[in-house]
Amino acid sequence: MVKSYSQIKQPTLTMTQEEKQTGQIILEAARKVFQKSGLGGARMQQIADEAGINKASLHYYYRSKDKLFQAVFQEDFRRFMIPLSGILFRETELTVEERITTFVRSFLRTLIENPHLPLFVIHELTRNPDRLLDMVQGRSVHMEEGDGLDYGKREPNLFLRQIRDGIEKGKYHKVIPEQFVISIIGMCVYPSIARPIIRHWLRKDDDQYNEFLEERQSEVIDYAFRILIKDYKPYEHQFNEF
Amino acid sequence: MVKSYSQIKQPTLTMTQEEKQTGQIILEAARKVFQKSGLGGARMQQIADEAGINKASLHYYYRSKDKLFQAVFQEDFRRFMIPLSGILFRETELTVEERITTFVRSFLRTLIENPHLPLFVIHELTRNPDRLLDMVQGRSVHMEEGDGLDYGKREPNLFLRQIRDGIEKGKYHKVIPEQFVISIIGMCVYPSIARPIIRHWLRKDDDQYNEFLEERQSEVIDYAFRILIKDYKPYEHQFNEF
DNA sequence: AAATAATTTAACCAAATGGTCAAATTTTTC
DNA sequence: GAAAAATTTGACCATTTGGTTAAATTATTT
Repeated sequence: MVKSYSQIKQPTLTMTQEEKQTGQIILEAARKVFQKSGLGGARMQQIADEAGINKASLHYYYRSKDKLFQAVFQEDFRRFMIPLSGILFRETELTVEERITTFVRSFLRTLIENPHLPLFVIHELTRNPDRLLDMVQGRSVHMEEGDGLDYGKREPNLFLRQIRDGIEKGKYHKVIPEQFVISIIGMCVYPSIARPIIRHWLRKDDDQYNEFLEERQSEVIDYAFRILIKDYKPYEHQFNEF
Repeated sequence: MVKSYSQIKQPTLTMTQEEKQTGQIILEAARKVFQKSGLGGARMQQIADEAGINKASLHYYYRSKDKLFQAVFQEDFRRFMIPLSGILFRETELTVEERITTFVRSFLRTLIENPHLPLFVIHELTRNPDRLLDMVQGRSVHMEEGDGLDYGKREPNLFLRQIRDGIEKGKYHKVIPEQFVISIIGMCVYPSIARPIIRHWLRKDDDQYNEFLEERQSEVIDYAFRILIKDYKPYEHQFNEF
């Protein structure tokens, strides 16, 4: 017996092992195509081919192109934001220096391992800023318990407050904390986003460019400390854990 | 008498005053739509509506969507690159400090005045990196004499060499010049590219965000100097010209 | 002002796209 | 192992898309 389309038990809600696999294959294929071509440029047929299945099966697992996109985007958005919310702004006992060191390392690692991530996330977020609200508050069927995004408490944000404290105590230079934070993130993200331009300028191939990004870790940490810390002596962050 | 399509004298090659105007109107409409939706997402009908003309006229002035896109992209690419090639890398008599100060100011100004510029350029360049070659060497019918792009001489690039000299003389900290340059650019570009995310984080409206970018000018210059210069005293760049 | 060239327009067109559906096939249940 | 449920598939559809064309309109030339 064949059920009409709308009566089909939703596979995303009742995945057995095999179903989960197929759903996962589709998701990865979709990620590849969406990251390369964006929501508008991606073709359902292309995703089906990439996944090695029939186009109709895409709609069986994910009702529409947009639903499929949402599933992909939500994961990528979280992956992009985890170092931010998890290290930079979470209310843990970390010092400013530890936050910066750990953040830069883990963020640049994420970017090396996911070269298309930031441009994809930022581009789609710019195209449709409403997604931000969906991401930050909303919890979709594809997210698990505790996956809610969280920049950390706002106002007063602990990290920003730590920086202000250090400035008041004369330990740090007089920076504008928000500008300083954006600068660190920008120093990390930009070379990933502008990869083709910079690669062209420096005449590097893909592997050489990844080395350039590896080398960048300690460089950016140095820069950040030099901007912030008054009596900074280079390389001391290399003796940290991690 | 009506000429067949291919026999029509190409308007882009023989623009009278009125033609130039119409062509310009189309170009501006196309820029708006392309910047908002990208090459794939933009619709010719949407551009025609925006320009207030018939869709067929678009093809009369620019043979195809891709030709129109190229005309738009070429201009935007150049606008994006001018501060880089014109200030940072041009072989003029500027000091490192002057280059940095002037570059950051003019670059951030460009970004404030053209909010969609960098994401548009970088996104389309990532989608189709071959355009880079077209841009750098090629000279299209839409570019005028002397418009050829030029990063400046490569290897040895004067700016990089100036930094290396300063390091050798003990005047500058021991940075990797390429990484340092990318960092300055990243500190400028990132807040423009990630506008929706940062706006959301800082809870700023459009005007407030532009103020944030204005305020950023001296902040980034401070950061750059603090990273580079050993005995840097803040605010001295404010006494420069410009 | 007639002839000619340039521009604008409405009506079309072929191809591509997201999506649907009923039938066929495979897997699970009893 | 038969019945039921879940999955996969090829064929199909309505809409949208970039692009074309011939006729109508406007500018220019002589």
